[in-house]
Amino acid sequence: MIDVKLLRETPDVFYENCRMRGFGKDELDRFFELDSTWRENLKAINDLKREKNEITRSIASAVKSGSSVNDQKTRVNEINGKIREHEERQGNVEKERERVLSLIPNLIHKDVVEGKGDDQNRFMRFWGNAQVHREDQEEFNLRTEGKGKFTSIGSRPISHVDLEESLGLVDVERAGKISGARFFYIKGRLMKLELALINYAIDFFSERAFTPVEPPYMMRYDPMSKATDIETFKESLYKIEGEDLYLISTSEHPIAAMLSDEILMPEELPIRVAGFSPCFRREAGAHGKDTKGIFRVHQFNKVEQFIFCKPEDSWDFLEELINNAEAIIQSLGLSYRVIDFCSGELSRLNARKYDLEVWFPAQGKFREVISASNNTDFQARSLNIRYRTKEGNRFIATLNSTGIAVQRILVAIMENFQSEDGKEIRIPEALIPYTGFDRITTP
RNA sequence: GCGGGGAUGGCCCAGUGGUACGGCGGCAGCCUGCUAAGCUGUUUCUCUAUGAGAGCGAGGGUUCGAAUCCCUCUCCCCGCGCCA
Repeated sequence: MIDVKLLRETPDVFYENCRMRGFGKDELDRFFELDSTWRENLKAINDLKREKNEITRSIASAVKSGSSVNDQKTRVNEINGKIREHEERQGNVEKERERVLSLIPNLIHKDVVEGKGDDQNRFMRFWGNAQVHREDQEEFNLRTEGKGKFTSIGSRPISHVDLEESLGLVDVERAGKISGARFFYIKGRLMKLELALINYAIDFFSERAFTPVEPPYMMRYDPMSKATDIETFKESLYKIEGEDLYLISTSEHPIAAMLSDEILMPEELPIRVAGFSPCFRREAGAHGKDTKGIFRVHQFNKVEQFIFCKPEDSWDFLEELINNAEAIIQSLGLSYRVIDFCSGELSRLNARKYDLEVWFPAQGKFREVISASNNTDFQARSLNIRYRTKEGNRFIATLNSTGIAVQRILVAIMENFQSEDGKEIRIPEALIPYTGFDRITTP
């Protein structure tokens, strides 16, 4: 949620912000209209309540001295009727005002490039030495602005979809039989590799001052709606029938909501959390995309970085998050590029977002594996997470970033670490202490 | 699932129908020959702000008036049952 006082004081800033994001100005117009009605009504209600309180107090003393209070009681009943009328109207106005307010997006950082569509996301840097098939070189150079280092390969690696089947590592067919499309059984050494990856990531972030946390996998409507936005509700979330519970689509949400309605001491900040959980996503808007294999699925595991901090520190922590993300991907030996999202591609909550995209040589594409966002005080305001300052209580800032999106990294390893004959997959050096084996071979 | 007890400001705690007591902590100031002690004030949210309104787990109800009485819900504690 945005700051209403700031919105009233500097409406132009918010109109410009909406324009840059490609949002309409209807919500802003509507908000100002509703807000002035709301404030007028509030004044009327408060005036009536003041009168009521005065009379009520006079009744209290009259009762003590034994004098009659019938007239005052009648008057209060009249006032109560008026208050009820006003409050009924105010209730409707307030509900609509809150709804419209929740649609107004966060203010973006001044360095975010104006644009719409992912073509206008800004390329920042490349790391690694990618295996690039001859036919993909144009795509590779375009996506790295010619700054990407690569080794040309003559034949394209086997797609993870075929490889996981031929090596007997994933069974999507039987998963389809019992759960439907976009589910999977992960088997054998790939399953052990998955656990290794999770343990590795938890250790990696623990060493960087993150506290590992496993959150609840289900949340109620109220905290969920405060931790995320309406788009996530529509497109991502599974609801539990007959209960006020939703399966989480990322550990970001229960971790953010963990400190809701709390006031923190400044010395407690920053709080770094490494969340681990399965993530459940309906993928409602993704028909036809990545329909095979385990790249885009309804259920996957993820280690997440989350930081609660003072607002003035949040931009430094966004860099920390992307640095950590790069360090862990580098340690796995995967080539990637980092991009800075343009204004039109940011979610309502984001003030700025970086994505890390790994090169997938079989697909011949960079694909998103990590997304690091600064939500400034937007999410914390909805969740009511504050910290104490000399000037009073202020909202903190929240940031989140993928640590390891486990299934996607498994796909990246399968595409980047397979032998030429497609009969085995090497295990990245850093993971061998966790797997206890150095390759996955034909069954 | 059943029975009993509970939820009060950042924290602890009092309060059985008349508008929230006290302590701790934080902040500001005063005093003091100075890492201490003492004294005073302050401490949440909202509004068109020298003022007013709201706020005692959440939402309803009764009443001129509710932290207090009634109903529904959530969570915590104790006991019983069930259980990986």
